This record gives sequence, structure tokens and C-alpha cells, in this order.
Amino acid sequence: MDKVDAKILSALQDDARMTVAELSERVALTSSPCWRRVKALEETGVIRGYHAELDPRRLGYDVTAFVNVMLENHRADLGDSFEIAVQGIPQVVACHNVSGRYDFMLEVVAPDLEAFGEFARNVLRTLPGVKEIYSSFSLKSIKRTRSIPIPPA
Amino acid sequence: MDKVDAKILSALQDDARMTVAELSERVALTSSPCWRRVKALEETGVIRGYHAELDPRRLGYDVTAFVNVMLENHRADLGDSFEIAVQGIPQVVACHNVSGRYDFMLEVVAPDLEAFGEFARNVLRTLPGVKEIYSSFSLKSIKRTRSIPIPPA
DNA sequence: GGTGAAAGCGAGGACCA
DNA sequence: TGGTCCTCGCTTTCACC
Repeated sequence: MDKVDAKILSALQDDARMTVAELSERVALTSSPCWRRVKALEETGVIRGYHAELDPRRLGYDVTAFVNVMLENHRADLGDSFEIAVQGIPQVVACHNVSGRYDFMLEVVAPDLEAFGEFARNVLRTLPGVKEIYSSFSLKSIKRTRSIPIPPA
Repeated sequence: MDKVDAKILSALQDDARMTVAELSERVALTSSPCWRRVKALEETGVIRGYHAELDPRRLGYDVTAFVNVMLENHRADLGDSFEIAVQGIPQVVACHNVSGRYDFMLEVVAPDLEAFGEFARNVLRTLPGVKEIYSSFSLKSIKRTRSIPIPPA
């Protein structure tokens, strides 16, 4: 991980479809070593994958909600089955086990508020061990780049 | 937006570097129409871009925090300057204006808890109009696919 | 909307410094 | 490590259905 790698990561984080030719120009290297660096970054797991970013609205998802979930108790198996269940629900686009008052925070997409309400009632509330949920809605997306700042060294 | 487009979106959301050749095979089309569809999806904004997904840990970010921010009042200009300020801070990887007790929810990465503490004190707390912040930390990432479910139609 | 062909370029490997 | 060269296959754009 040197400065060249950092530049490569920035560039690919910004545009995953950039060709190695263009990338190598940008980092002042010829294409072979540049290509090898990219492969190394993929193999060592620094680059986890490449994904298209889609516009939820254009796909009919007008609602993004953050759902805080509290479990009934903290037995490990309860948390585990909750986690496994959550992974299988496509509307849940992200989920973290968090510190604080609640145990989990989920990011959920839904076509509209009504659909979200139904989803919360029929799906989320019925997940194993759920005691309480508190939802808050995204009124406006200020920043949605999941871009990680690349350390200069 | 038909079934073929849906398949294309799923595939690219999963692997943005998939070649058009491979894609066209998967959706049972020849490469030209497949390519045209991809271009159309890009131009109409359904596909917003392509990004490499990086591993925060391998870049030295061991802490992901969700920071809830309450502003002093709800004057529009206060919210605006907060939003603009937030957009310029690379450690803030996502930010939403949300409903509920707090006004904004930020997702922040930091090398460790100490660095996060400093960041919260020196940067977040000093942003325009900030009255209160409440942070909760990701203890475990259960699901981090930002993948949106593709509607079947 | 779809096909097939053609030109040009990039990916990826072999090999050298 | 980085650079050069080479080849195959893909991308991209035709003209046409």
C-alpha cells in the first residue's frame, strides 16, 4: 500500500469501470504493473468487489428507513438467528449490530410509507426475538457516497 | 424496464466489471442490444455509477459509527450550511436528513475509538448549528450489500 | 426492439531489467 | 518492483431485419 495503490483505489472507488489503460495513465505507470497492482488489491481483499450504484427512486423505492431494533434478551443464539434472518431479506440493504439503546440498526428500502408499514409489521416485527423497533425515515439524502477516504500513505 | 433490464441491473449491481459479452449471455441476448440497454440505463440515470467496494479495515478504519445530530433550530439556512459542511468531510461516508428525535444521521469511519472521539469533538461538534450528538458504534456488520432489490417487472 | 460483422482496443500473460 | 511486446477476446459501432 503506497501512494500509487492509494491513487488506484481512489480512482476505482470513483469509477469501477475505468480501464487499466486509463488507470495506468492516471497513476503514471504502464499498464502491466498497474494491472498487477489492481489484481493484488483484489486478491488481498482490499478491493472487495465492484458494484453498480442504482437509483432507488427510479426503481420505485421512494422510502429509505433506518430501523432500530431491540431484542428481548441478549442470548447469543437469539442474536444469531436474527442476523441470519435479516441477511435473507432483500429489502434490508444494510444491517449493523450496534452499541447503545438498540441492538441492531437496519437500513430498509420500500416503495412508499404504506408498504414500509406493512413490511415493518409483517416482516420485521415477526423476526426472532424482536422486542421493540424504532424507525426513522430519510427525508433527504445529503451524502450517499460510500466512499472511504484513502489514507495518503 | 422489463425483465431483461432487471436481470442486467441485478448482474451489474453484483459485479460491475462483468463484460457485456458475459452479461448478454446471461440475459440471452447478443451483445449489441445488451450494450444498448446498459447505455440506456446509464443515460436515464437508473445506473448512477460503478464503484469499487473497499474493505475499511484493511485501510485502517476499524471504527464505523452512526452519529445522530440535532440542530439548534430548524431555520432552513442552518440546515443548508450543515449539509454543505458535511459533504466536504471525507470521513462522513453517508448522511441523511431524518425524521424523529434527531435531524441528521451520519455514518462515519475512523481508525479507532480515540480518533473518532477527537473527530466528534473537533469536527462534528463544531459544525454550524449543532446542538447535540448521539453516537452509536457498529459492533458487527451483519449486512453491507447496498444492493437494492430489483422489482421483477 | 433484434442480429451479425468488422475495427480497434484493452486484458492479461511471458519475459526482461 | 517496473517496462515491453504480443495475442486473444471483448467493446463498440456499423448496416440491416
